[in-house]
Amino acid sequence: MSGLERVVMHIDMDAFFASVEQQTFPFLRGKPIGVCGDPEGRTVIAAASYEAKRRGVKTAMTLPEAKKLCPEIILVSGHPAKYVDTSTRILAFYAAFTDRVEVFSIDEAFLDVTQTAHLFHGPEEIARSIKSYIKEHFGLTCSVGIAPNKLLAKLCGEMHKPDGLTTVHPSEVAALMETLPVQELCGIGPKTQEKLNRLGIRTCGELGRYPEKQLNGIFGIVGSHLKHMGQGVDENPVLPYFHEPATKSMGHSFTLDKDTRDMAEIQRHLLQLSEQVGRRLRRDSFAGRTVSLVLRYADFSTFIKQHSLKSYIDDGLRIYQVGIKLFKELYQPPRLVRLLGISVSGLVRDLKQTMAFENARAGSLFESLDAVNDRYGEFSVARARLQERTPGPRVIPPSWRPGAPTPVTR
DNA sequence: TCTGGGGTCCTAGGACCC
DNA sequence: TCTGGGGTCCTAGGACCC
Repeated sequence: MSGLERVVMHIDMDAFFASVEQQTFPFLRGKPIGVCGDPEGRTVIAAASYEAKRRGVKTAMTLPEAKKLCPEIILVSGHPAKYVDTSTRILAFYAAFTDRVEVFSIDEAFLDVTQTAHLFHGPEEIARSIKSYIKEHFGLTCSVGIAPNKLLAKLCGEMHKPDGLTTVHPSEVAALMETLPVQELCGIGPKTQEKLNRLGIRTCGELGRYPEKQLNGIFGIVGSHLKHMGQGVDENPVLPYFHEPATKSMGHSFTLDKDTRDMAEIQRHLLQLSEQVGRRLRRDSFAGRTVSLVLRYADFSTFIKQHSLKSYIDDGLRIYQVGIKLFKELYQPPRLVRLLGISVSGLVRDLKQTMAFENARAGSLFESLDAVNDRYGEFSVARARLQERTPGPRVIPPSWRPGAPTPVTR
């Protein structure tokens, strides 16, 4: 390779939500815990402590499954604001080492230290400083991977968890990839793994040697990308937040506590979801013109129907009107509904003054309502039909970015 | 007590316009 | 009367990530 090798670091907090809870509540330390939404509701494990992981409990596992594997697991309802606060303070520390910090999720970040590592006695020293800072100030551990690109940094960071520090030098890449199973790479999920396996490709070495034309014939333009991944090649730059691509959609969905075909209940949920989406759009000065409705039946079959408008909207009621119309077109009575979702895409920003914006005059009313809700809590002021609501905290969205307001609760 | 919630990207077919 | 092709938008569905 050229002399322009990059040095990329991936930092991943260990069992983040669970570790934060254990730090906040000392009686949880050393015990198997699972952070979830409402422990009484139909949720899944959002994060498991290492004590629970050792018993086989994994992220996205259902609560009954987790309890079966680990009957003494302590289920903790998440505290999103606390995770946001902790994450924000940790991220701020990274800026001491480079301005190239990419926030990958609330508990993961990439740092490009190519230009700055020499100022701090090398990348490993940076990693050790970060680890001891996080340990000292938050009582938390993280695992760090250092490699020539993001793909490999993320990969090697996973190799020694928790509290790991792993470096892969450019000269070691080929040997590492040779025997590495393809599904270990970020971006190769179960479906792609199965397709590759059917082609006789099990390791990255095999993937990297496979004829590109044949991969492209099966995977389209993703084929070339896959071949590169197999070779450990990844040219994607570390993108600081101010270079991040703009938000493309915003939405919320909700699994009902009990499957239903009651139209009044369905309308109520759709209105609440629409209001939440509208409020979030306005909070970030977005408006959108495509509304999507998600409908999941009791048998888990899921359908999406969308409709594009001529003008941009950010008003919950307008979103609801389109959403309920889509629902009625899509719904097959008397099937039982399990989940409802509403999202708005085709987003533009700061459209308030333009003619294309449908709701210019209602703007000041929303500003007043939003201000009240910001101050006194979500839905302090809301439409009368939303007085009957399902309470309970929600777990943080992985799409969270620093600077974003406190996550939505319901 | 079977299977959360919030996103992005890609594909593919049809409509429509030039 | 018939023959195209390219580009863009819209919609539905699927794969993947944390």
